Amino acid sequence: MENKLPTIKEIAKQLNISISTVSRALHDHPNIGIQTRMRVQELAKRLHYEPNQTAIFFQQGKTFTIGVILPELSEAFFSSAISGIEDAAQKANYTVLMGQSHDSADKEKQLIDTMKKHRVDGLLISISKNTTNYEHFEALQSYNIPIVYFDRIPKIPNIHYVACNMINGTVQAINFLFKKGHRIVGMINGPEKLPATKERLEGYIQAMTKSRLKYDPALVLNCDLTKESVCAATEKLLSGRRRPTAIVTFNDYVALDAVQQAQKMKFKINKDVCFVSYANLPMSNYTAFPPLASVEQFPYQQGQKATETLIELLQQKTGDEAETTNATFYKIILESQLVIHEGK
Amino acid sequence: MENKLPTIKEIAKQLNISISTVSRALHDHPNIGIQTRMRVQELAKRLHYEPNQTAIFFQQGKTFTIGVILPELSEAFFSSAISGIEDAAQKANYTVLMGQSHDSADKEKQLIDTMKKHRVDGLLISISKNTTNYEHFEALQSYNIPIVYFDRIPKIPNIHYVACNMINGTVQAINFLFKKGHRIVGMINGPEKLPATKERLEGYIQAMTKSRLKYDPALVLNCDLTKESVCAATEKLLSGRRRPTAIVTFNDYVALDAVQQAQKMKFKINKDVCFVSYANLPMSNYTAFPPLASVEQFPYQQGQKATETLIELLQQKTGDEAETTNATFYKIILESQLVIHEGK
DNA sequence: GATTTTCAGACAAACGTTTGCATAGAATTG
DNA sequence: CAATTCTATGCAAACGTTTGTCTGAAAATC
Repeated sequence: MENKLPTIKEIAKQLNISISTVSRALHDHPNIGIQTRMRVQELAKRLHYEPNQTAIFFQQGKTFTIGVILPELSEAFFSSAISGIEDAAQKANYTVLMGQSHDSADKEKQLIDTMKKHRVDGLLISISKNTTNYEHFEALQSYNIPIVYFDRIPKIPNIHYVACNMINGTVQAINFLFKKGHRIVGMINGPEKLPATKERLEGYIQAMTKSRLKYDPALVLNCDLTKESVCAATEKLLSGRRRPTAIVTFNDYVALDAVQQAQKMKFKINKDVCFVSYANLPMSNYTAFPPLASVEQFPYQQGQKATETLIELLQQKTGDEAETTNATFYKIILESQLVIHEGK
Repeated sequence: MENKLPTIKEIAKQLNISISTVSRALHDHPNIGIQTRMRVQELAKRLHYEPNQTAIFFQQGKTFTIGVILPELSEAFFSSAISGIEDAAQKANYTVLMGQSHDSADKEKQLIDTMKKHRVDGLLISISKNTTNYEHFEALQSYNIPIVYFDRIPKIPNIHYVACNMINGTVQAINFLFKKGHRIVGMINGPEKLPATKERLEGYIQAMTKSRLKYDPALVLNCDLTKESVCAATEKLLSGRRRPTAIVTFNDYVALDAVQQAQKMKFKINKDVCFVSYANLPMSNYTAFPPLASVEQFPYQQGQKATETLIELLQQKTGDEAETTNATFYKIILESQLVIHEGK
């Protein structure tokens, strides 16, 4: 009892007209007379006809699907971002094929393969923190599959990307601390190679020099975001010669671990030492000592913008076939913004 | 300069053999002589040939894609679940098309449509909390697209599902409280229609009767999981005639809000009143007053199991065409488990 | 050596849709 | 009324792959 789905062919046969007429009638092609058009559309409805998308994908050489590769959905940043992506994609009638790299370069490569196989029209990627080799990304270019990177951007020339400028936010954060009287401000930064890390550092330095304080490299430590390395960094900062009274951490998760470590060292949070961070997680409202302020990076908007950009690229592509000279690259920067929590 | 991707046809032409031979050679079909097979495979490699999956999907009437519809990725439960799904899918060479309903029944319906259009082979669904009408799900049955529900299961007969039995966990949770001396235990339960809510209630009643305590309905309140309703319920419980010294909450998020409300009412947490909940979120480690214990629901495993079940169904389908009498429905229940936090 | 079996490969249909081109008849024009 | 333009429709190719059936030749059988 294989309840075969009705096809355009079936409709044609029942109405004794040609396949092409049916196809055109369903697309409201002006060449088709109003009456046949109606007859077709009615029968289609009656049979619950639905076009076979796989056939269309195949025929058109497009899947109206965009692939998304990101490190880790359980991080609030990315789950927000994917919502922005989904929403923007849906608006343009695209579908999303998603995969998590779990910060493994291998998994990432594998995902790219899968996506390529599935013939996604384009890709949105936030690279894993362990990716050092960018060949597999570049290979895609030759397949003519456009990529828009977001948030975690690889260091390769001539790419499209959407990111959030952390410099300003960092300056804001540090100025905020200055205003509250802090003079020695430490920083627990991220993995050295991440651009995000460099930006935070740059913001830090800018803020320092603007305030005519000297930049003391001993006050800025890197960590690899694991709990151990965060604790180590915290310990080192708080037992150093110049003990900071405030610390800027790479993100809210880092802040949480740093706070715990500081407590373990018998420091009173918000008294002996304060924390400011990045991300602005909703859960911060519930933690024992949320950071006094947090730099918002607008993940939803980043996802949205990246998707819109990609779709624009896709539409461009179908437009000017020959004009491959179209070598402009989108570099979209959103501004971060400090959000102050301490009011409550 | 349209760098046309090479096709099987191209290979055939260059080697002066037929298309079918190439196809078979690439699949290591025994009918093809070893030498031609090699020649084909070598040329394929040299040209960087990759089969056009869209053509294959179309030709085979299968996409090797499974759709996943879930309420909200930003909930830790679901982001874990999707990881389990992804991993299990990948193992069987399936791809995942995901969409969030954001707990909207409309969005859910829309997603089902998209998935249907994309001809996913099967679906994994955790229904939105606002879904009351199950027609669109049932419609899929007639399209012969199998569905496996997980965690949030609709109340319709004859479905496949994977869920976690909350009854046992609830009993464990309440016994745990009894052992600690609590005699009046309240409960802030979820939305009335959710099966999950009913299970928790049943566990509550079972534990009560087993301990020869009377079940007092005034001690069990429902909420719709919004902050306001949680606070209202907490207030009512804590200012009721029989004031509980311990409260079991629907999940960790509810616990967080309830704790805040209790504090606002000047109760000392863990002294005047304790909390126990469900989910076992990692972030609980960082909150001011994490629940003393939490019932783990194994989201990753649920996702994994659901996916495996779906894939089994899919493989079955291709097997016994005629045997539609195969009316066995998978009802897979994982056991929940109480995890005690207070050690630390 | 004649017959059968095996082997290696070719042919062609099928999957469902879109779309450029052709065409028969109707309507319009002069 | 003949010539032209429109209108409504049909025909057939194309997209890339898989797969059932066919065939010619070589190998094995008796």
